[in-house]
Amino acid sequence: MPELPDLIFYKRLFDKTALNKKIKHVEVKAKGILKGISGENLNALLKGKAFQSSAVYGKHLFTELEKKTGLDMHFGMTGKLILIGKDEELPKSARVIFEFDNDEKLVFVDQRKIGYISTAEDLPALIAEKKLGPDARDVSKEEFIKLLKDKRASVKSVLMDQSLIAGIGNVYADEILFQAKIHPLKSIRELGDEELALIWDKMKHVIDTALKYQASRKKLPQGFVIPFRKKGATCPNGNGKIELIKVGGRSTYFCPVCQKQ
DNA sequence: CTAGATGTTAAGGT
DNA sequence: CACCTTAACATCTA
Repeated sequence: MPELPDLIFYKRLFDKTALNKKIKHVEVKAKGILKGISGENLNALLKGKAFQSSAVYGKHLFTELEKKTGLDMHFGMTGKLILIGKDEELPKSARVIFEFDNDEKLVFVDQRKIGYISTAEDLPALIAEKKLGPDARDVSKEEFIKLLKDKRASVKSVLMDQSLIAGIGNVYADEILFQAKIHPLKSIRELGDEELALIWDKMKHVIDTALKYQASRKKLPQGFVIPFRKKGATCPNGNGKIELIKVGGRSTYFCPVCQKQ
């Protein structure tokens, strides 16, 4: 479930498992996951070395091997990292396996194979290449308003546009708009600065809370709509029935009573 | 069996 | 020209 808050937890697992640990071997189960590098070359590049640092930017996890050399991991729709110990069975849909000298394995799992791993020089190069806007955790309220102000697409599409703000995906975009009580189809043109400021506030709150709750989408506190992501559920405020529509081609859950068109 | 699922991007349209 | 929308990608599950 990889949006920004989920990435933070992948980073924590990565740091605990991989940082400064000597790499024994890299096994690639699905070539399609690698972009711009072959399995042999990836293994040759990493073998005997250790990752020095890592960083989350939007939905990317950049892992630095040495100066000007690192990996860009993107988790697509179903990607995740899983740690397994020696002799433990590989999880289903294991695509790339990083094995360390201590026999622990960090596994890139991705059922749908939409995620990828490629090489990247450093974080600035990655941001430039992928044309990413500021990370949702760092963008100031003023910058946020300035970036979105003169768009005309629906608020939800704009929030999910990684070149404007990096890190917000389909699920958290719905949550932010639910908490801001704004209909997902509203055009940015219909929103004033105060409403954009409110969206920024809610964006911060949603990300902070998701992190506090370990990005678990089941155990979020009262008032969150994510656990009610199904048609016909009663909205957490008790106001209406959750509806399902398409916005920008993506499934969008919202409460027609709380979020008036 | 068919539809749909958390993301990105190329291609087509306004 | 800048912006917006849609379809396709690969695989599994409800």
